[in-house]
Amino acid sequence: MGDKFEKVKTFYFSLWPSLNEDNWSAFEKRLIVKKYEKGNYILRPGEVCNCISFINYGLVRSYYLVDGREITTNFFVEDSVFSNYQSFLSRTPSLLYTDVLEDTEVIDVDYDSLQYAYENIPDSERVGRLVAEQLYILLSARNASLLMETPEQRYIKVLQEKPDLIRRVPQYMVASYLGVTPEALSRIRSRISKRNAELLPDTSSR
Amino acid sequence: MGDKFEKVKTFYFSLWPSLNEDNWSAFEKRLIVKKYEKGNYILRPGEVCNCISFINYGLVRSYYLVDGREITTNFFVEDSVFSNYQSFLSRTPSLLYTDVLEDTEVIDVDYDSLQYAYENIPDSERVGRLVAEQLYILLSARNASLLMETPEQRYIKVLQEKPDLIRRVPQYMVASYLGVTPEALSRIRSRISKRNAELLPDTSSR
DNA sequence: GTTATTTATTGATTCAAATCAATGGATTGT
DNA sequence: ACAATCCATTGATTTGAATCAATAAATAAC
Repeated sequence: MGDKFEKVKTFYFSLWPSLNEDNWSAFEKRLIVKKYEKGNYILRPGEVCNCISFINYGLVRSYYLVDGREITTNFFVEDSVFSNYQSFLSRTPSLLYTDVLEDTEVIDVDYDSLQYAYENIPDSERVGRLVAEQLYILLSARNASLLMETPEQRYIKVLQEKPDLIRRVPQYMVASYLGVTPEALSRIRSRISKRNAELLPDTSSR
Repeated sequence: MGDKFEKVKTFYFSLWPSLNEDNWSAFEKRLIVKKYEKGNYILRPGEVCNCISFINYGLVRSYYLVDGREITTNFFVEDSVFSNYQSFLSRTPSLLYTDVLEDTEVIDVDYDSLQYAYENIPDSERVGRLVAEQLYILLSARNASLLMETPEQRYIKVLQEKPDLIRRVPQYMVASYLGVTPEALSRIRSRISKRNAELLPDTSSR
């Protein structure tokens, strides 16, 4: 049977290739495997996020709830890291929900374990910094996208960069990720396919 | 005359009180003092941001330019740190302008110096991590505000939390920071003062 | 396989904010 | 002090997206 820590180890080593094997072993001892079933919540507003999770398999989502309206901030799929990092770092209550869209297995490192690692395991400070930096870059790109691009541009980008996500996630959630209503996304889609139909030669009559 | 590194030293020590004096001295040697005059640009789109700057005094702003329209992402005042951190970290071209709103003096640490510090100065990894984490928390809060709050709510918050900023920055820049046109901010302001007038007892006739 | 429920599409209407336009105030430069 | 430029306010109009509403399609439950 497969080692559950294999993928998370690969992930951390990709961040810093010269990471020492012994230090990794010390760190790995503190990791926790968790499973979640579709439809459940990993985190709710008011709770303090207590871990950083690497996803072995599955799909989760983070969203705000404003006036009964969901605003999706992110989808997280297998082989990526997720957390309510803001809550985790600041030790303050989350504003986000995190819900489980597909049965999911994660490898968690909790806050105390991470602080322990920072104090006692050489290299861990660097990995911690690199993770923080990577998460910053991701958030920043998302932010730029929300400020500079139209919902339609964002949708096309998701189509190109994460085509699997479109298939795995209901459209109304994608809409809330793009910052529009489900109706608006439906109209964006029909606009795009109409445009594509006009550009293509007519295949039906010949 | 005052030590120009005094404030930046205080800042870093506030992040990590047990920072070692010798290590600080080693780090301080690589810092650079720079001055900018109002109206100039520190960074333009296409350039790679090469430093993290602590502001001794002054005021700068970062903004996107989309279809000839400015979208202000942040104002930075004295005693805070600024950078196009996304560009700095990823070594990719900036999408942002950074312009100088008041004569400004900064203490810069450039990219190579920082990498040198990470390799050679103990403690610096931790400070680097803490800076990354702080910047993440700030960006995350800004993000949440843009997604969850109305422009009016954001304006009231700026009024309360950074009243000096309102005085130092032209209103159309504040508008672009709130995500509305100058006309819309003007109307928000008149709406607020009208509400306040109704709540207050009539002071004119008695 | 049928029913029930959820999700997606399409159209009509409403609404909030952007745009356009004009004026008045404030700031800057000489 | 004056002109010139920039900035803020206010009103009228336009516009794009949200809302409301109804139907169709897809998915899940039995």
